[in-house]
Amino acid sequence: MKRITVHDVAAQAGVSLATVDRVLNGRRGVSEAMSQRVHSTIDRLGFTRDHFAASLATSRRHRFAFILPQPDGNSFMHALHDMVLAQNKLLMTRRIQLGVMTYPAFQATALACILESIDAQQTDGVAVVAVDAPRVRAALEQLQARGVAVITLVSDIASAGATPGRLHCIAIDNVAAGRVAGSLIGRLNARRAGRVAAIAGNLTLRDHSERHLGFSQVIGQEHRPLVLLPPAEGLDDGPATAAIVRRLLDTHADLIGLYSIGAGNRGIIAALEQSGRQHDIVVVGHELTPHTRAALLRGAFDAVLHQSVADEITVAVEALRAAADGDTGHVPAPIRIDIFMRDNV
Amino acid sequence: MKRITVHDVAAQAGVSLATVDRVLNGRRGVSEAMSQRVHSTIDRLGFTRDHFAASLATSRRHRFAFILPQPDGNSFMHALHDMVLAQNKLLMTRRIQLGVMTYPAFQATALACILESIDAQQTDGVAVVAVDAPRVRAALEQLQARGVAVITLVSDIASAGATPGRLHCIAIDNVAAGRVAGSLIGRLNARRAGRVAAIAGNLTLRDHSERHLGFSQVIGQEHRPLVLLPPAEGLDDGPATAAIVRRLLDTHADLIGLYSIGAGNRGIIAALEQSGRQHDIVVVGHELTPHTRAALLRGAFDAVLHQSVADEITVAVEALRAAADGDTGHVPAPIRIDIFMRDNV
DNA sequence: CTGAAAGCGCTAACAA
DNA sequence: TTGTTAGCGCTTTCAG
Repeated sequence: MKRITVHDVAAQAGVSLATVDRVLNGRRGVSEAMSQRVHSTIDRLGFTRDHFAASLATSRRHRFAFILPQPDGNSFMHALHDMVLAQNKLLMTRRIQLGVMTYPAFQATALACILESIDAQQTDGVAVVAVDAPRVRAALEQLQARGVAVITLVSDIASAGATPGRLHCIAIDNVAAGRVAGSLIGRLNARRAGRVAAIAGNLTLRDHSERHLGFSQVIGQEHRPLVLLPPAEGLDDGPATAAIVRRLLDTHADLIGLYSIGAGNRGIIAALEQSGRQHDIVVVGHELTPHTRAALLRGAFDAVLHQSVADEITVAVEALRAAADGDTGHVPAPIRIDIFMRDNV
Repeated sequence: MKRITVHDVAAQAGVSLATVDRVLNGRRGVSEAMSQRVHSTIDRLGFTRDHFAASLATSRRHRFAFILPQPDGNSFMHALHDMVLAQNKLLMTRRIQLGVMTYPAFQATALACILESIDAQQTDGVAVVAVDAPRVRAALEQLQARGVAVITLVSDIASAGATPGRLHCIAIDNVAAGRVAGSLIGRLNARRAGRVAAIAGNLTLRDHSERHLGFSQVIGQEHRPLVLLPPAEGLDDGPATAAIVRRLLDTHADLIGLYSIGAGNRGIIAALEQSGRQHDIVVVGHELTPHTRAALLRGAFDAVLHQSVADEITVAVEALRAAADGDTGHVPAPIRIDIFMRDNV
C-alpha cells in the first residue's frame, strides 16, 4: 500500500517527471494531448500531491509586514501585536516571516509614511489596521503596484472607484456587530423606556462608524421606547471615556443603555461602577480583554462582542500567502462576531 | 541570507548530522556532553527545524476513524459527517486519512460493537461521539490498551476511577452552555413571570444532561420569577419534539421560555409557529443549521448556541496526530460556545 | 555512542 | 515542447 507519486503518474502516462510537474502546476509549455493524457492518469490513479514535499522543493520564503497602531493602553491592539509575534515563531517552521511596525493610533500621516517607506523587494505582503484617509489609500495602491499583496485588518479603507486599494479586508462585519449590540440593549431593556448612548473612539475609523450605523438602525427602527443620544468620541482613551460616561450619567437620569463601540473600556467600567448604576444600565462593549471579562463577571458589562485575534491573524497570513503565491481565487474565511456573556467567557 | 540547517548546526558543533537529529528529537544514545554542546549551538545559531522537510523525511501516515451517530434528520450530525469527509480531502496531502463509521443514535450496544471491531493495526486513532455506557467505556479502554489514541467528540463518557477512558474530550463546556441559555431566557424575560421548559434529546447523553444542569442552576438561582418545568426528552426527533411542544403550549398558558437542549429543532419551530405564540416565548436552541438560522431570522428563535464543527474536527485531528506521534503534553484548544442571534448569523 | 550515506516526493534549472 | 538531473532539509538505516 504505497503512496502514489509523480513518478507513478509519469510512468503510467509514459511521460517525464517534468511534464507531470508542468501539468500539475498549470505551467505552460505542454501540448493539449499530453495534458489530457496526464490529467486522466492522475485521476485514474487517484494521485494527490504531497504538500510537504512540494513545500520543501520550492525553497520559497515569505515576508509579511503587519502594520498596527501603537497599543498604548489598548488591550485589544496589544493582544493583536502579541499574537503576530507568537504566530511568527510558529510560522518560522513554515518559511513565513512576520514583522510588526506600529504607528500612533488614528494618525493617517504617520501610517502613510510607514507604508511609503516599505521596501517592496523585502516584503511580499502587508496587513494593515487602516486609517481611512486619501494618502493612506494612495500608499496602499502604490504598494500593490509594486507587487506587494495588501490586505486590511480589523478596520478597512473606503473602496471608491475601480481599484480596490486592498485585496481583502479581514475583519468582522461591523454593521452587523452594531446591530447585535442594538438588539441586545433593546431586548434586555424590554418593557422599559429611557435613553441609550454610544461611545466611539473616533468616528472617522470605518469600523467605528459602521458599528454606530448598525446600532442606530436597530435602536431607531425596532426599539422605539429607547431614545438614542448623539454619539460621543473618546479616542479609545480610558480617562476620556470615563469623563464622557460621568457626564452622561449626570445629565440623563434615565440612561438605561450604553454601547462602547471602541476601546477605553477600562474608563467606562470605572465610571459606571463609581456611580453605582451599572446594574440599571445595559452595557455592551467590544473585545474580550481581562478588563471586559472581569466586568462581565461582575455584571458591569452585559455582553462583549469579540473578534478572535488568532483567527484574524491566521486568515490574514493565509490570504497573504495565497496572494504571494499567485493563487487568485483564494477567498479568506469570514471572521465571526463572537458574543460573550457572563457564562461563556 | 541562507536558512540555518542541521548541517550548519552539525558543523558548528563539530558532530555529525545523526547526532544533531538525536538531540533534536530527544532520542537516547547521546552523551550528556554532546547533547549540551548541540543544544547550545542550536540556540546560538537560532536554528529552527523545517517542518516540511521533517514531515517529508518521516514517511509516516496516519489513519484516524471518526465514529458518529447516523445523521438521519439531524442537521448538526450531518454537518459533522460532511465536515469529516471534506477535511479528509484536504488532509490527504498531509498524510492523514480520515474514515467515518456510524451507529444508530443513542444505541450504546451498536456503538460498542463498532468499537470492538476496530482493527488496532489499521487505526492510529479514534474520535467518537460517545454514548455514556459501561460497555462503550470498556471498548474505549481496550482500544487504548491496544495502542490506539482515543478522544471523545461533542459528548463525553464518564471518567470514573484512575484510567480516563479517553485522552481528551473535544467539546464545548456544556454546563456553561446551559447557563448561557438560562441567562438569556431569564434576562430576555426581565420584569416578567411565568414558566420555562427544557426539551432534551436523551438525558443519558452527557452533553444533554450537563446542559440541563447549567440551565436549571441559573433559572433556579437567579431568575426566581421563572418556574422551571421538569425536563422532557424528544430523542432528537422532529415529530416527537413537536408533540412535546404542543402539549406544553396547551398545558401552560404562561409558558414564556423554552430551551431546546438537543436536536429536533425543526419540530419545535413548527409547533411554535403553528401556535402563533413564538414571539411571546423566549426560545434558545443549539447548533446553527439552515432551520435554526431561518428561525432566528424570523424571530421564532431568540438565540442559538453553537459549536463550530470545523473547529472541532480540526482540534480533534490535531490531538489525534499529537497522540499518535507520541507528543504527550499536547493540550487541545478549547471549543468556544458561539452565541448566534438574529444579526450575527 | 557516533558517523556516512541513502532516500522522502516534488520542483526547477538546464539540456535536448 | 519535452526530458534529465540535481537538490530542498530532515530522518533513518547500517556500519564503525
